[in-house]
Amino acid sequence: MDDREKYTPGAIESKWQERWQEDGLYRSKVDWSRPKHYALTMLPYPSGDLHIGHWFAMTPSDARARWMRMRGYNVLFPMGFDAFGLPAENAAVQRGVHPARWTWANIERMRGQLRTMGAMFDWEREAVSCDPSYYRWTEWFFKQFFENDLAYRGEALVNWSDALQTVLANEQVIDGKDERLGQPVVQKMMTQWFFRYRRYADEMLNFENIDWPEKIQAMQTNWIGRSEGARVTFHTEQGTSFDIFTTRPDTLWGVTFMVLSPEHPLVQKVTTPAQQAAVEAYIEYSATQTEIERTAEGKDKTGVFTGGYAVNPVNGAHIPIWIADYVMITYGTGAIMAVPAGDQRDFEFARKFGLEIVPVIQPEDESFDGSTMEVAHAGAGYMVNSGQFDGTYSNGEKGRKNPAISEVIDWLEANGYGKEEVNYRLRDWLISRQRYWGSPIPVIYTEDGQMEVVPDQQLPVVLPEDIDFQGMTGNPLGRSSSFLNTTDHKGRPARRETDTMDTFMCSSWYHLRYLSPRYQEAPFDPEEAAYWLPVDVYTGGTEHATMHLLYTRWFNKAIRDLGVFDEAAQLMAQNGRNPEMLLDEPMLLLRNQGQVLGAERNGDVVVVTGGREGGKMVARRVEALPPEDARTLERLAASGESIPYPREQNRIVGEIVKRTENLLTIADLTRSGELQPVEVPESAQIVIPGIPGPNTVNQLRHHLEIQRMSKSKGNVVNPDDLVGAYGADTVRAYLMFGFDWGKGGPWNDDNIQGVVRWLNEVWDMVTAGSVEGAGDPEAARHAERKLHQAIKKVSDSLENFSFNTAVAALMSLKNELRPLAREGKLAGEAWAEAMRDMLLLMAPITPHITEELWALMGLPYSIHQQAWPVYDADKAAESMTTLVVMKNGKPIDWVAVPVGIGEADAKEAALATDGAKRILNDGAPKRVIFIAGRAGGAAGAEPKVNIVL
RNA sequence: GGGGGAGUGGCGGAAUUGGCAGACGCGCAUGACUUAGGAUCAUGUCUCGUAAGAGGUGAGGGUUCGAGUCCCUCCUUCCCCA
Repeated sequence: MDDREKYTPGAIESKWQERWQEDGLYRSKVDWSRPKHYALTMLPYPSGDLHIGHWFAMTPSDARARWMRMRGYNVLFPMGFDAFGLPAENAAVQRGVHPARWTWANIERMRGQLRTMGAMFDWEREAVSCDPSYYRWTEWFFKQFFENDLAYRGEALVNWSDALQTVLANEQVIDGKDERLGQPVVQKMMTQWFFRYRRYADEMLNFENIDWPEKIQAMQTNWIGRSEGARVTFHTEQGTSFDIFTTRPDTLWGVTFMVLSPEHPLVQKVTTPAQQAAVEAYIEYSATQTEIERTAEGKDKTGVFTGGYAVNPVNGAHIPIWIADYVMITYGTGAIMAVPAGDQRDFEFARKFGLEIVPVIQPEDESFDGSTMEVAHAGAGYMVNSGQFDGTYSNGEKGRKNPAISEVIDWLEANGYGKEEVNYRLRDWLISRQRYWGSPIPVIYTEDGQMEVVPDQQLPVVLPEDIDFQGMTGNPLGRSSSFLNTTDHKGRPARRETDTMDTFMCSSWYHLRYLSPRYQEAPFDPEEAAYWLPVDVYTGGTEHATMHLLYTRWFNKAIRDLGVFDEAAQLMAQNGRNPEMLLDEPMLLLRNQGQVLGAERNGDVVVVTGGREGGKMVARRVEALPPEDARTLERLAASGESIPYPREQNRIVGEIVKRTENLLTIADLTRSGELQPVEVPESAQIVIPGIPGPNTVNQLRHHLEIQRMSKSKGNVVNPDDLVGAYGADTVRAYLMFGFDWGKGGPWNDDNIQGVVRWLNEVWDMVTAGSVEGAGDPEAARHAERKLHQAIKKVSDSLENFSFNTAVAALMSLKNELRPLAREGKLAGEAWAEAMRDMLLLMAPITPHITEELWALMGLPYSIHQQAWPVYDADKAAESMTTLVVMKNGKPIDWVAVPVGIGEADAKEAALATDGAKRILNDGAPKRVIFIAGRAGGAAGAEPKVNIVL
C-alpha cells in the first residue's frame, strides 16, 4: 500500500453537503419538458432532537427519490415541520419558554441535524405550520369549509381530557385514555367546531385509483364503518315517535324491548313518576363511565326500566322502554330495538332483567325456545314468528345481499314504517382544541350573539405573544385581552373564538404548501400544483392510518369540490396532462416503514445475601457478577446443569428483571428462575465490577425488553453519535441494509461493521486506480455481466422499497469486482467503466462517498446529475449456466450447460451425470421433467431437470 | 369475539408465476501476515454423519414430479376493531 488517504467520512461529508447547498443541486423547478416525481415523506414534529427513527424513515425515501432523479425524473423531495401542538405549550408552562421560541429553537436545531443526512431535500420549499404565512392559509381553508357548510359549530358529547385541558378527536382517544399521556378522558357535552367528515365517507371507502397498503385500506374501511340497514319509526304509547337504526330489519318481529341511551331526550318524556328516581340515579351513574367501559363486551349489563312502553310497528306489540349505558347517544340515533334472540348483548340484558325472548331466525335443523335458549343466534336461518315473512331465508349477509333484509326493507318502505338507510361509525371530525399553540379559528362573536368570519384581508388571525404561561391551566387565549377583543364588520365590539384547530388540520395540506411556501395569493401556486401534483410516492409510519392519512384524503376531496384545484387543473390540461382523477386523491402510492425499537438489555446478574423478613429478603450485600460469569451461570442454568451457587435460605442469585426504587425483583437461578422480591436498604453493601468505590442501588441495571425508545428508559440511539463515529453514508446504508424497511425491529449495531468494511473496500478499490496493462478481456466481460445483473437487481429493489436487497446486490458486485481489480485482470478502460457504473449504482444510497470518488476519478461534477446506468439484458446474460439435476425435487448433481438449453438436450445431459446414474442404477425413471431457466442470471433461474423415481 | 400480518441458522435478514432454502452481512472457527491485533487476507460455517448419504423453513396433515410459498387443523406472536 502506498500513502493513499484512508476513507474519512467526516471531512468528505460536510464538504459535499456545503457544495451541494451552494450550488442549489437539489433545487427542484417546474420543467414541463421533463417527467415529474413528487416524493414525500412524513414531516417531523420539532421535538428538538432528531431520532434514529427519523433517519430510518427518511434516508431510504431519499435514496429512492435520488434514484428516480437519476432515472431522468424531475424530483421534488421537500421537508418541513408539523410545528403546532401540545409539547411546546407544556414546555411553556413548565419552563417559562414561549411556545414559539421553544418551537423555532427546536426547528433550527433539527434543520442542522437533518442536513447531516445528506438528503436531497429542497430547503427552499420548507414549510413550517406554525409560521403565520402558513397558518394564514390553514385559517383560509377553515373559512372555505365554513362558508360551504363543511364546518359547523355544534353541541356534542365530546372527549374531554382534564390532563390536557382540551377536547380530543375520537381518533386521539385510545381505550378511554388520551393517546399522548394515557390519562383518562371523560365524555362531556360541549359546543365545538366540527368538519363534515361523513360527507366523503363513501368516497373514502374507494381505493381503486390509489396504490395503498391493504392494511391501511382495511383500517380506514373499518374506521369508517359503513353499515347498511333501515331506519324504523317507533311510537310510544303516548304517541311520541322516535327512530332507531338497525342492520337487521329481518329481526323486527323479535323486538321485545327498546333501549334508549341515558342521554336520549325522549327519556324524560317516557319516564313514569314511579321510575323517575331510579332513572335519574342511573343517568348520573352512566355519566361517570367511559365509552369503553360502557360498551365492553362481557361486561355486566346495567339498565333501568323507564316505565314507558313503545309499540312495535310491524306487529303492534307493546314493549317496555329501558335505558342502558351500552347504547351510546353518539351512535346511530341513540336508541336501539332489542332483539335478544339475535344479539348477544340484548340477550344478556334480557336474561338479567327477565325480559321476553322471541326467536325469529332459526336454522332449518333447530327449534329455538325463547325461555331456554342459552345464547343469541346471530347467523343464518329461516324467519319464524314473523307474520307473512315466516319461512323467508336470512342468509347471514349484511344489507341488500340478504334476501330477508331486502324484502323487509321494501315492505317497511311500502307501508311507511321505515326506510333503507346507511349508517357510519365515522363521526364528524372534531377540530376544536382549547389550547394556545394551534392555528386560530378565524371567527368572531358579535355583541348580539351573531357569528362572523374574519374577512380574508384580515387573515391571519395571529396568536398573541403577551401571554404568561407559567403555572397556568386552561386556554391562555381566553385570558388575552389583546387577542380576545376585536370589532365586527360594523365596528362594534366583538369577541374572538378562542378555540384553535387540531394540528391534523395543518398536516392535511402541508404537501400543498411545499409547492410554494412563500406564495401570497393562495395556499399554493397553481403553476406549481399543475406540474407537481399529486404526490407520487408517500412514505411514513402506520400509526397515522386512521388519523392523518384519512384526514388528508378528506381534506383533498373537500377542497377539490370547493374548486381550490380548478386553476391548477386548467393549467394541467393546457400542458397536456389530463387532470381527470389526478386530483381526487392527495397521494397515489403509499408505503409504510416499520419502527426501529430500543435494543434489548440484560439486567445485572447479582448475588444477594441477607435476611428474610416476611415474604421478601432484605439485602446486606448485593454483588453484581462480571458479564462473562453471569453468562456462564445463565447458560448452566438454562441447560439444567447445576450452578456453583447451591440453594441457600439467605442467598438469591439471578438476573434483576425489575427495579422500583430500592426494591429489586430477581429471577432466582437457585430456585428455577422463581421471581424473588429483594429490598435493598441504605446500609447494604453494593459491589459492581468495573465501577470502583461505593455503589448505590440506582446503578444496578434491570432487564429491559424490546420496546420503543424513550429517554426515560435510557435506550435511545442517537444518530448524531453514530454519524460522528461512522459517517452519514454508513448510517444510511446500515439502516437500509440491516432491517426489513417495512418491518423495522430492535436496534442492533452488530451488523454495522459489514457496511463499514464495504465502504472501505470500495474506497480502496477506486483510489488504488487501475493496474498497468491491458487486463484480461474475459474478466472484463465477466465484470460487465455482473454489472448489468447488479443494475437490474438494484433497480428492482429500489422500485420495490426493498432497500436491504439493493445494498446486498451492491456488496455482491463489489465482491465480484475486487479480486479482478486486485489481480490486474480488470484494467484500463474496463476498470474505469466498472468503477464508474458501480459508483453510479451506489450514489442514491451513499451520496457522499460516491461523489468524492467520482471526483477523484476526475469525472465531471456531480455524480447525482448523471444518468442511471441502462440495463442491457444481453450484457447481463451468461453464456453458460448450471443445470441442476434433481431426484424427486431434491438436487443431486450439477452440470455446466449453455444458457437457453432445450428440453431434449437438458434431459440428455442430466441423465448422463454421475448423480443420475447412481440413483437410476440402470433402471428407468418414472418421469423426467424439464424446468426451463429464467432470464436474468438471478439465483434459482437456472434450468433444472427433475428425475422422478 | 371478528379482521389482518408474522413465525426461516447463534444473530439481522434473502428467496417473481410453486422450481438448488439460508443470498448479502454480523458473529464464530481454522490458517496466513504481523511487535501486536478488536486491522487485513484466505478458507469454512443449517443439522446429523468420518464418508457416501439423509433430514431440514412454528406443529401436524394434504395437493403436486416438486411446497418457505397453495389448501386444512392447531400453536405462538404482533397490529387493528369490538
